[in-house]
Amino acid sequence: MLSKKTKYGLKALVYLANREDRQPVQIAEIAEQEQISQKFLESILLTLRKNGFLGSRKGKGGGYYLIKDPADIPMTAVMRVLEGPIAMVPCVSLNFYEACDDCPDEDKCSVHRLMLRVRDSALDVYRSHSLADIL
Amino acid sequence: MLSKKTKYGLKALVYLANREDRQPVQIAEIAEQEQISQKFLESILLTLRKNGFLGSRKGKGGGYYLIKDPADIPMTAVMRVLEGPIAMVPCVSLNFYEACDDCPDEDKCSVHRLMLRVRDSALDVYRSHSLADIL
DNA sequence: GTTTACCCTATAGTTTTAATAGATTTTTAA
DNA sequence: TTAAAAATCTATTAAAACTATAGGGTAAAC
Repeated sequence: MLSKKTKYGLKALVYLANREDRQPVQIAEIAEQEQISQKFLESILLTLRKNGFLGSRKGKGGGYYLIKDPADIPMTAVMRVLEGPIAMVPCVSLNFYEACDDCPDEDKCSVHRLMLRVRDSALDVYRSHSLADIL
Repeated sequence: MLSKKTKYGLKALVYLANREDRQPVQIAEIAEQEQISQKFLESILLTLRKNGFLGSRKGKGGGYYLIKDPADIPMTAVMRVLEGPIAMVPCVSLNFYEACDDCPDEDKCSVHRLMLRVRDSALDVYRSHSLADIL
């Protein structure tokens, strides 16, 4: 299941992308419009900024704004930052790989092989979509 | 992320499917071979039985056994029983649908549309695999 | 000096992952 | 026939991790 963090983060990105002027938008505005707990959104926007998706400005007229063209923001990157691994098991994760304690041979593990396919199919979807594609 | 319940359940099903004689196998044997907490596995096997995948027999020579041909066990059914919804958001779930509190129009929701595609791609994978296919 | 993002901490709630203890049913053997 | 043994079944609950949110203070920009 998608965490609310991811859902909120996606909605915020879409909201900012639809602001074509790229002027800073206050957290409070996004929170209100998208029905999101302001404090929670605050931390989400912060991680989006730290990961290079957003810029911010403090003080009057400040807020968050998209730093890149939505067409240049692949959903794979967004999902990995917000939700974490796209894979459902660490042993099939490209960016967050971890071996299983038990499994002596991944190639012979039924779960591994099945989840590889699931990962690939999800990856196909995310790779073929940029932020611009979902506006 | 896949829960351990699902992972263990899948491994147990595969273990039983590989026993071609379909004779009862004790929980303790599966638990030991697959490195699973026996009591945890006990409850997992129970739900698999209650959902029509397994049969059981008590007493000496008892245990759990597959009740159907592995080729007749679609992974969609297994995943839904063990892991729950295949969709990442309730509003795109076929079997566990729920509307979002916020979202006034699903067709216009970016998250909804994206997650629909993710669900469909995952569904493709699960639908095209039976238990027999992952042995 | 006001407005806004930034940062840290805490906490209630939920889910996951078991551990514990015993009840029930079936088979086997005396 | 009866008792013991073997196994599943049931219920409770506890630890740990994670999720979502709130509070309050700090720092920077205007």
